[in-house]
Amino acid sequence: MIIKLNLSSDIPIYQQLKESIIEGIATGELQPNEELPSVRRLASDLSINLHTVNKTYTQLKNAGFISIHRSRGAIINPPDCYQADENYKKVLVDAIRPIVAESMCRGLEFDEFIEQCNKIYSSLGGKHNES
Amino acid sequence: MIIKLNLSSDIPIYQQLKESIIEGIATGELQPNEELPSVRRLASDLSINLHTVNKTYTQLKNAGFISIHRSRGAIINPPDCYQADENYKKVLVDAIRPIVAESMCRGLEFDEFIEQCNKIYSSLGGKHNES
Amino acid sequence: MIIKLNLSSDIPIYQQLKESIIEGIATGELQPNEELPSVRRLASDLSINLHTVNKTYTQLKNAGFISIHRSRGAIINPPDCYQADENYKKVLVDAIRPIVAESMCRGLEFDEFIEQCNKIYSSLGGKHNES
Amino acid sequence: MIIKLNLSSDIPIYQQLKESIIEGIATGELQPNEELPSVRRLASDLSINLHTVNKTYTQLKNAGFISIHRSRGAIINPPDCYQADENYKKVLVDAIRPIVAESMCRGLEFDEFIEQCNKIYSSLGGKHNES
DNA sequence: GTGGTCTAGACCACT
DNA sequence: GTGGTCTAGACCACG
Repeated sequence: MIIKLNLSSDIPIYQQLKESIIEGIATGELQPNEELPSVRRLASDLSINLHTVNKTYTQLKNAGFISIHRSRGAIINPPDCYQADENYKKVLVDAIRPIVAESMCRGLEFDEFIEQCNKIYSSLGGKHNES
Repeated sequence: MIIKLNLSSDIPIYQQLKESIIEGIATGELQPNEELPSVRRLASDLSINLHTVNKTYTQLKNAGFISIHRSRGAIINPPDCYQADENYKKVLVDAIRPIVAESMCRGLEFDEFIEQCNKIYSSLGGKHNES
Repeated sequence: MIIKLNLSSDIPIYQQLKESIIEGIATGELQPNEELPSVRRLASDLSINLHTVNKTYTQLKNAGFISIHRSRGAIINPPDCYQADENYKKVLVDAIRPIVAESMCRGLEFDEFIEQCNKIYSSLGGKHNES
Repeated sequence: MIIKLNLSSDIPIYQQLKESIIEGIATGELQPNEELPSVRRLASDLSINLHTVNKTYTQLKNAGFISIHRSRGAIINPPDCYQADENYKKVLVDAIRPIVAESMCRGLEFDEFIEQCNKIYSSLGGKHNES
């Protein structure tokens, strides 16, 4: 799996990395039960510090996406470990709200907004409108 | 206009404030040509630091949402100053992408995702499905 | 508040510190809305590294015990932020179970076990049996 | 005897195993003079590393719970080898103290705490309230 | 001045 | 070899 980081972005590296891995799970590129590279290995591959990778893995663990086994490294959890619940929906809405607000403000039609979401969804391999 | 800030949130105050004002423009609560409170006034009302409000106003100015006049203070710009352009769409997609990815990961149906967006859109007063 | 750390214990420093602070909340020595020392200050006072304190604070934040305000530092949350719920009870039982098992194994009477708990409870200022 | 290990738990495997065996002694499922499986056998049955089982057995031996004979393997000791003494009580209190503190903090009534302990005690087969 | 992030290097526990 | 912990020092964002 190819991971691209923007070291000069204002988004922290550990978060970019977290998003990359979540995206990998979403696309199916990372399958449940699959092993992630060790923190040292990934850090070395990405030319970043091992602690930064460690922070990413710890947060993914806390969010339920992966398990960390001692001396086996990190493993993708099965989907039922991180199924959307009511709490997640709240978090989701809080995250989307300001984005929707700004797009309204800027005169973007709602249909166009949805269209953009749809493109992202498809590009991630969603089966939604392939029928 | 009522502005709610969460001082213990991870989201910087200046950004929460920015989002509140953008939301105000989206809902029409803040109209073009309307004056915003002075930096000092708003800072005082919200019990936050003056620099924080200043930062918000500066960013809103840079984004085209407001103009800052020496005498009249901050004024909401007319909508054509901040119409969505191609560049904004890219920014938008970058912002939504990780959110969509996570919701897919968590097994949220795309229709449900759209439904959530729709609710937000409506709650902000969007005319989309009032027909 | 006096905090004692055992640097040669096998219990990590950040956890000892976490337990000390929780104990402080339990005894009432740390009151809701009270400020904790800054990470740098506390680290310096305890002669430990600032990142170690930081880890403690972050975990206390995630557990709901404190809020971290930017540039105000850490503040004890009101009790309703960390009231025992069903999930906590499960964690609690998992934590106590092996301890109870060992004490049974060693022939400690259950009444004596309770007596020990009671002493701890009282020493922490519990109002349970002061009537 | 059925032993369940959680390989993705934060608790080291050797400790989970140790707790399982102690629990077995507590419930009477493992009787004094009974033989434990050989290190290799148990490691194989549980699909874990041989060194891990070895560490468990060594610690159990040091705690007085078992004896390790060259020929017969590991044997459960008679109860008088590991009767609670004053030193154990100190260890016990140190272990329970932070747990009690957190439960107080979270507003759990002491009676409820005892209730939980009681349930555990009963589930392990304690004779305490069977009269 | 506050916490957040990143880097770097060391030692240890676990398997 | 793996992750976990601790130390150290640096820079930045926030208010």
